[in-house]
Amino acid sequence: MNKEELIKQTAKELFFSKGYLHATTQEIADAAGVNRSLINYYFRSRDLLFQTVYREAVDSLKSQLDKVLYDKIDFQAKISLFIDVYMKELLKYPYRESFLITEICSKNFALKEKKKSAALVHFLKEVGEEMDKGTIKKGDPIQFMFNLFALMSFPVIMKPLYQKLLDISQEKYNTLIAERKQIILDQIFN
Amino acid sequence: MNKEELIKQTAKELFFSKGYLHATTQEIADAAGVNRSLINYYFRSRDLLFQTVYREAVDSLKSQLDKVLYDKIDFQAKISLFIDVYMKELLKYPYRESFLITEICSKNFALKEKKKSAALVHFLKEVGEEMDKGTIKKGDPIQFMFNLFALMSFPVIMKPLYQKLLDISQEKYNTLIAERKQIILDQIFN
DNA sequence: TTAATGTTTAACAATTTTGTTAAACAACAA
DNA sequence: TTGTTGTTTAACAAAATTGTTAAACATTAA
Repeated sequence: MNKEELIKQTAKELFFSKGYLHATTQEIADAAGVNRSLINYYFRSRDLLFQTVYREAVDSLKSQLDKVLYDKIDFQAKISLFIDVYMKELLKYPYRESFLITEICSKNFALKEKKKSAALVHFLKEVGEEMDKGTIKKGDPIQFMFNLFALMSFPVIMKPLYQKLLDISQEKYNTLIAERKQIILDQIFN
Repeated sequence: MNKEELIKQTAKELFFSKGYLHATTQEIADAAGVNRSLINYYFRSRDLLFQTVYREAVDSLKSQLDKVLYDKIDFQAKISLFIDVYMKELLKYPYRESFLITEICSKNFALKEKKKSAALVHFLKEVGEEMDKGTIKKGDPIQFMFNLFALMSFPVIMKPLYQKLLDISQEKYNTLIAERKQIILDQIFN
């Protein structure tokens, strides 16, 4: 892998996987095994590296949604597939969304462009139709989407805290996460 | 309010309410309207201020749980009350848990002591009993707890991102959040 | 009043983090 | 070969952030 890509991937590793949102350029360089100046050579500044990582995170998030949510398959199968795809990514990058939130909340971050996800809008429409059909309980499709994402993401994101609060081992927690898919499906389609 | 308390409250405001996890001591001092040296006077170092805020966040989280989860009231009423209490706090401090996670993930943070929550353990036992009674669907009480916290917290935490992805206004989003309680109760007790 | 104690501030010092530069190095074409 | 281009590094410079100090200030007790 070329160094530019290596730096980006390492930054994502630190931010999204390790949840180390305070990483300095030196720490990123060390983790990547490259000279810190290379970060400035390829990205000009720390801030531009962050912006690049941010943009790619949003893009990859959206392209993931695209990949599944446009599929013309049975709704129940689509949800099942979606949970598979999304939770696989969650386990790899549990803190990606947390990074995005932190950056959005950060002062110097002014992203003017619209980042609306067409795939999500399309999915919400489909959810509405399934509610009419009676496949799932009626309600606001957005709330259905909230429920779905919440049930997948939150236990993964909160792992370090819940492990402390409940004194649960790594293995036990991983087992609990692995069981989530079926639990979510039960919740949705009871 | 005395300055020491003011500094702590302001730090919590920045971290927990605004989600501004990168705040410097100068920014905290400015937001509090005090001289930055006061932070060193009262807390010795930036790190100790962070540790203090962290500890108080964990303690207040646990004491909140205590306040509700030990109540000897009907289970359904207890859940209803718990959602009220917890979501009220969530709206005030949406990023408190995110701050905790970020600090736990941060390298220099080695919290050795057990922070296990007796109230949660007690609650899990009660959930198990209610499952036996048939009030709620059978399963692992921890998973029930995961569902409950996820459904409350996640849509609140992800507000900035979901507003972008779905192009939703402040008012609309707030309305959606306000509707959450009933939706969660429906999910749980269908 | 003075003395003692705690609080607050500005100025300074130290440290950490980031950014720049020039030179070394590598690959490759002319 | 030489020259050109892009890559990598160390050394340096600049900026940002944190920590320390001494003096000013306030409050209260003796």
